Amino acid sequence: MARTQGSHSGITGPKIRETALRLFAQQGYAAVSMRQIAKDVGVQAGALYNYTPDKQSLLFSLMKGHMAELLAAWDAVPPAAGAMERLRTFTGFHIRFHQERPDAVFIAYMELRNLTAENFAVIETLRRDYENGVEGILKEGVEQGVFRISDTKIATLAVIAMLNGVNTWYRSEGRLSLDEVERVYWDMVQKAVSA
Amino acid sequence: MARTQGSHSGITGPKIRETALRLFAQQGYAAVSMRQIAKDVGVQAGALYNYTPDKQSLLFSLMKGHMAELLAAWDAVPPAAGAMERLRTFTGFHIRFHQERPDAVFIAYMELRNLTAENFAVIETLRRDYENGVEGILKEGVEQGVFRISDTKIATLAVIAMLNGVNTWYRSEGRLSLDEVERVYWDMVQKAVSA
DNA sequence: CTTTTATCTGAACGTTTGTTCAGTTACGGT
DNA sequence: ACCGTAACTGAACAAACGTTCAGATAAAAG
Repeated sequence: MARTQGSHSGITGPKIRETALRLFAQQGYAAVSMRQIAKDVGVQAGALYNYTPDKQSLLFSLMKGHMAELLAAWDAVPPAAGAMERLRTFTGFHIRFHQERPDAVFIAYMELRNLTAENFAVIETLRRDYENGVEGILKEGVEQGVFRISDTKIATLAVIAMLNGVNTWYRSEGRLSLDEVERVYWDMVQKAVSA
Repeated sequence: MARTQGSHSGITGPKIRETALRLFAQQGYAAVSMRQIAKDVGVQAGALYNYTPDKQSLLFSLMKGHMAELLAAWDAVPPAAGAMERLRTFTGFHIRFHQERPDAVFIAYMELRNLTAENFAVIETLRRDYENGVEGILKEGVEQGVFRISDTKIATLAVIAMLNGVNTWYRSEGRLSLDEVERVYWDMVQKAVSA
């Protein structure tokens, strides 16, 4: 056999990325074989190499894509007036964006050690960009006197870490709606940074 | 060759556990081979099986040991008077305990998916015990009127997630001392849960 | 000193790994 | 209807995987 019916790079390509994302998140990069990805896609292992030069590039591409999406999405959010409202907007944005992509988030935070040094540096820069955006809000709030924060860098990381925690337990069919989650977290974030 | 000079289970045993802990944390369970652990210990791969029935048991033993240590250490801390002071004590304890064992913490939170279902259940119960201890403090504070929390379960997870974040960036030779870190985080935790 | 036992080696096992590639077939354009 | 090429198969490769075990040697016990 050879080329299969209905085969099309516009279909197989995304399918490979989706499958790899899901499996990497579930089992971890190192624990997933190329053959397993291929099997889930419905193709032989060799076919994967029409879409990625190797396994490492596949991981890197997924992570980079996620970070780029994250930054672009946050860029697209119209900035509210005042640091307090900007932070509230960010809190909601972060919770919702991450809740929609649990697998990508998981990978972006857990598979950094499986990147080559070169690829790691790229992802790290993108993450730093995101963090800097948040720190900008906090700094602005401190200058305006609406926030009281002893160290904006740490506060940035603390806020993000707290919000990331949502992904470890939130399930859409669970006890709380996303609106409620957002409200509860905003209450805590707001108080944590306020004067 | 066979038994080597100076060989002793009291030395090799702990050495294997330390090495496995470090390598699992650095590269991930699936990415570390038994041969790599053995090489770092200075022994042949077969020798490892005098100390663990298999690789999975080694991981489980490390995780269970860590969780048991964590619970015992927190149990040993004398409970302060009042929910506010108890929470402050917890914040300091959690930051310091985890800072002293970055590798074990990393594994306990990242390698859960590599446990068999049976082993996973055990670790999950231990973690739940720890979380329940924190939630107890928060509930008490709410009853006493010193805390205002809309959902103590979520607040528990949020506080722990925030504190766990320290491990992702803290380095002992860094900008801030551990005392400063503790102070900064306590400020945020305290405000986040206060009325 | 002799015997027993704990500890480790070194080779071997069957599987699985990432990756390559010649060959084959379906699709897209003309 | 035909052709060029994009897409895929199936087999193959060397290397690495977890695990087992008979045999060898150092340590501990008598």
